[in-house]
Amino acid sequence: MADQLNMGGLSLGDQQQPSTARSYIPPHMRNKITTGGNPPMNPAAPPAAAMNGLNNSAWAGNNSYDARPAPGGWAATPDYPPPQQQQQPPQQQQQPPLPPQQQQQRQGPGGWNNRAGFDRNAYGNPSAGGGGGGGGGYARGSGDGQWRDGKHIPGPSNARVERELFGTPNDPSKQHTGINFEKYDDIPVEASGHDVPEPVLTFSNPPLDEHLLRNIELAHYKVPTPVQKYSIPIVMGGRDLMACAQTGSGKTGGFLFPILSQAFLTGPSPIPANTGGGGYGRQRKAYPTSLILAPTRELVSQIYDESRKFAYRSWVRPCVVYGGADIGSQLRQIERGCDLLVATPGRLVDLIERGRISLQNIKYLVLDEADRMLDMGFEPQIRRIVEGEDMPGVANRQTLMFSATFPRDIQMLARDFLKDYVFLSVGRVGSTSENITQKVEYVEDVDKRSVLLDILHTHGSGLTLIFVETKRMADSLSDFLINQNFPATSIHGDRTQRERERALEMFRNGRCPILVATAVAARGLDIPNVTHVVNYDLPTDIDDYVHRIGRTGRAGNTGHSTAFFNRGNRGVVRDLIELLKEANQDVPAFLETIARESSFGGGRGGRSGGGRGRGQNANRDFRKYGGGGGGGGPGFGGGFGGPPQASGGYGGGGGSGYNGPPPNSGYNGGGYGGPGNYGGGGNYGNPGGPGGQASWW
DNA sequence: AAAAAAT
Repeated sequence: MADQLNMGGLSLGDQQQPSTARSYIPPHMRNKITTGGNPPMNPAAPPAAAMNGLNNSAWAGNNSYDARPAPGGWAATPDYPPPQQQQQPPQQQQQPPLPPQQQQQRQGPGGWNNRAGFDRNAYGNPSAGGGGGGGGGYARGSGDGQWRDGKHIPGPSNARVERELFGTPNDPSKQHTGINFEKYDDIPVEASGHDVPEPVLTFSNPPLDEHLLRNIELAHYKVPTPVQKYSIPIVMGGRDLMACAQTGSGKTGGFLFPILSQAFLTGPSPIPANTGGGGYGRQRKAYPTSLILAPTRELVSQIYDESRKFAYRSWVRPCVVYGGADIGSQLRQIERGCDLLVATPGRLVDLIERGRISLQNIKYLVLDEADRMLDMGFEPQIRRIVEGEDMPGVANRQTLMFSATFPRDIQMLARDFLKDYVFLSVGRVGSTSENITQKVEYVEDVDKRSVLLDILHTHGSGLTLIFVETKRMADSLSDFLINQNFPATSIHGDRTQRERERALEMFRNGRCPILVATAVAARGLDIPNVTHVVNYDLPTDIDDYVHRIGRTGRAGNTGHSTAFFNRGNRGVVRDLIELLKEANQDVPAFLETIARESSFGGGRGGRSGGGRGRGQNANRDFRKYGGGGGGGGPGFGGGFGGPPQASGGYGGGGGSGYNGPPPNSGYNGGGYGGPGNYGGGGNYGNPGGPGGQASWW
């Protein structure tokens, strides 16, 4: 194990001092651990571990997955209804707008092996055979290949679908991230766990399936990102994965590639025979084999878009479900075949309750942005989905968790949902790569509007994304901008799903190049050509800031960000300074001044002693560094008074192990040395004298 | 404090 970790200069953790326990690797350590530093591997000779995984995946012993589908399962059954009969009741009639891809999917009949037949013939007899049958030309986009006689038979190419999925050179809205990967090589990745497979360096066969490689090529992805380099062999090797990574690091591909590749290689699972529902020849339940959960509708929609690209022409049919959209059309979509399901938790629970989705066949479970899902209160739903329904247990599925941070509740989730996982820690993207020019201006609240107008007037082409803190502010600011004749729109949680999608689309395609957004758009959304991010209101959490500015400068392009800062934001001043320095940005003098004001006395001195003990800063493998951790020094905050304006609290106490597990969690046995999350005993300690509350606004 | 999410 240690050998694995230390190979190729990938020397990790053991040497790392507590003070470096942060989400990213400090510059001086980087060349030690960047993937770029690994010894080149022969692409034609993939690592043994990865290869091994092919024959040795979690289901290798499971005939139902590994071998041919049972007769009457997915094998060729030529007696599928002719296309005319498959046709759904005219689906085009007034449905709510969906992401464009789904609109495509609605395009009714069409010749090739239309899986619309599924809901007519009991699901267990999906009749993959046949094909042919003119009608032709209708785009379904992906999932129109077949699995027959134990072989994957990709569907025909379709130029129109290809344009829709993969874009054309002069349609920037489709040109996706991941084109230029030079930047990605700077992203440090740290892998730990036992028997971590060697990373792959290229997209190649083996280990990846040829058909997937074709789709990857169509999508213009050239080289795996650092996350992908690791996740591909890890997942294909049948291992569970806990990855601290953010969108933009290529994590979507990180799980889609290996999952789809395996699916293409091994074919569908037979529908469980014993499930009820059927019996009347009309099995309407879907049995997806992969489930991907993500926190927001936009995010699942985006993941679905990606999955359609890589499932193009394959037997795998991706589906997406989320709230706020017409459930009827989603049900119909599912009925037509659902192998890979991307969902928000609430809607999925709904569909399970309705008996329309069974999780019995799940082989791959992905939790994306897991920390965010917990923040949003999804834990009950997630636990219900994973533990309270018919999903196979931990041992009989493969589970991948992605999370920007690794606080204790996520660790608990990992403990419950994952088995013997590989832990992957991926550095920040936005801040460490210096392709975003970050500016911080001192702007009092009352001046924000006019300063914003100045910026918009002087800022040239490209899309501008403006973040505000409240939904009301999003509305009022976008109204204001529109009144000032700026083509603006807004997105926030109180707008209808329709409005949200429309706003996003208008922004994407440049008809509304100014988008005012709340936190709903802060993470994960991948919009090409955002040239400027304005933090009209700074977030209270520096990680949110990182995510926000990460909406620009993507895929190796350069971007700009401007933050409006005033004393109301002093809560993040230290983290902000730290971040700016880290990214080689100018640090305005007023920031230092305010930082000094706030640190004197109570302040957040605790941090300087204890280090950043919270949030993603703990994104290291706690199985290794686990318990206790034993105070990182006294920290000179806390306690004694301080000037009235100093925010108190965050008392000293320092240290405390990085969110070690609870005392009886069985990991390393160590207690967690104090309420880990907020650094040591201090724990928002006593208000520092008259300064009182540790207020952050 | 605010935001997100099933109806």
